[in-house]
Amino acid sequence: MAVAKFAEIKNFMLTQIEIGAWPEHSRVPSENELAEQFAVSRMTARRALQELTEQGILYRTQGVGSFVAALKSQSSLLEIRNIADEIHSRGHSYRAELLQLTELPCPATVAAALGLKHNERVFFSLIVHFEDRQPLQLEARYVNPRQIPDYMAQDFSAITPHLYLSQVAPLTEAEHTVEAILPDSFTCQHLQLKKPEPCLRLTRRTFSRDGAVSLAYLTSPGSRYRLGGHLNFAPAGATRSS
Amino acid sequence: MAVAKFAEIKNFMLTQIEIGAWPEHSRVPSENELAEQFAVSRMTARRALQELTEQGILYRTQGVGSFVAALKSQSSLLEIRNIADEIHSRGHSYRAELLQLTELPCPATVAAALGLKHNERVFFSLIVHFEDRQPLQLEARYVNPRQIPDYMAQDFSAITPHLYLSQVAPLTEAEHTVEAILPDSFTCQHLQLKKPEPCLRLTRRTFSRDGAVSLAYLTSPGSRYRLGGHLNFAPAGATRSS
DNA sequence: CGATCTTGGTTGTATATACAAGTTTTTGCG
DNA sequence: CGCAAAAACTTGTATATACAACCAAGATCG
Repeated sequence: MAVAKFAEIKNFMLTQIEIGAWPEHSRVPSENELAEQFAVSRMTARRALQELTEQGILYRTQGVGSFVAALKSQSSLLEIRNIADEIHSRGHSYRAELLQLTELPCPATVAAALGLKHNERVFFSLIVHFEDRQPLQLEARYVNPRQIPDYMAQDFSAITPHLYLSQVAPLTEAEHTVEAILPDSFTCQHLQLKKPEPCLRLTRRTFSRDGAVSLAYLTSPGSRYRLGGHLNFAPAGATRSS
Repeated sequence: MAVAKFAEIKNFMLTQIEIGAWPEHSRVPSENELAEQFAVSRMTARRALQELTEQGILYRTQGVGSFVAALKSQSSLLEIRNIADEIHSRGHSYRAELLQLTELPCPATVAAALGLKHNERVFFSLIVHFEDRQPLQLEARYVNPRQIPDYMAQDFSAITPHLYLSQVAPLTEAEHTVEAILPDSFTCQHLQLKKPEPCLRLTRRTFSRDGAVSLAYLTSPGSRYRLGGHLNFAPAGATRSS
């Protein structure tokens, strides 16, 4: 079997959701309906529904039906994740727009964070990450030129800074702060916000073996983005499907 | 059926793993063996193995068998921290104000998160945490009465709900989301915000061995609070004897 | 001896069936 | 009309069966 049948059903349903044919909280076909449409047994149709439910794409209620869950962008705080992967894994298209890539004299706060001298040259990139056609995150990043001398030569429409950096200088450590802020007009403009709305700002400082590599400010509208995390303290609890 | 059979098998296997009878990377019984031992069909035994695999507790290889996975390392980012300790560690004074402690009919979203029925009774507490004289966080918490029947009898000016819960029902798992929101007027009032300002809202769902224990919404003004975290990618094998 | 084939065990996919449990709609009776 | 009972439909659990894909080890043959 080239591709499993239940996977085909899943793909079909994901497509319907992505193109908006099945909006949030709308009902999706029942197990029996899917079984008939795809000429499979109910158990196979069920498996597709089941797995989509486990992935958080659907929710189901016994006796009522299956429905499209509200999906809001979500990333894990616990792993340093590439925003491009994150968007792709939701089945959406990713695009980056490079606004600036320059060398700057280092502001004092950045100098302290990266272990540079005040006004020493530092690399700076400014990028907007798009999910489909909507800007999801504004990334302002300072990079330590002592550690990453070739940073300016990269094509950041093809590779995200984070991915490039982690290839060149393997991460050993990272530090985060999460804040809720009201964005300035410059940020609003690039996130295409007509009015300032609360935004999450993730400040991330990454370290390689030889010290601080980069300092990034990642700003996302609160209405489009949230951070998620998961901690396991033990083999997870038993029955949580019931 | 009081408890589903596949769940019983899962519990049995979890216990074996927890007590160390089945060490990491050791082989666990095959589908057929489990089916025979528990006098169920192979499909039912399979489901137990399947779900444990999805939870990352087992890994399976076609043609070979099923094995106990290595327990995940956990990072300290977003560690579950007691806000009272956090404030004390900054050298400030902590105080809590209990606004509500009631029993409510369960809203749909809460029911889904805690595995309760819609409109079933659920415990609810509403607390403001103060740092010195300034309100730092509004905590709205729903608690599963099936697991924590004595929740209503506690004195939450003396002990935080989180601390009490972790004593009564040891955490096995936690789930977080962080959002930037604009608080409603009710929240503004209790946080003593004259104008709405961006707030961080941490939604935290905690699990014990028997399922979801509580769902908490922790709202803090962006100007007064931020979340910090630290990740280490250093060579493993260090101290992880927790 | 060594390479190949066979065989038995294991997981993966799929089907048809049955009944339980929950919800909504329809029916029918007082 | 109002209300209760019944029917219809949904998801949830469980079984028995079949075959495919894969792997390891033993058997066979050159």
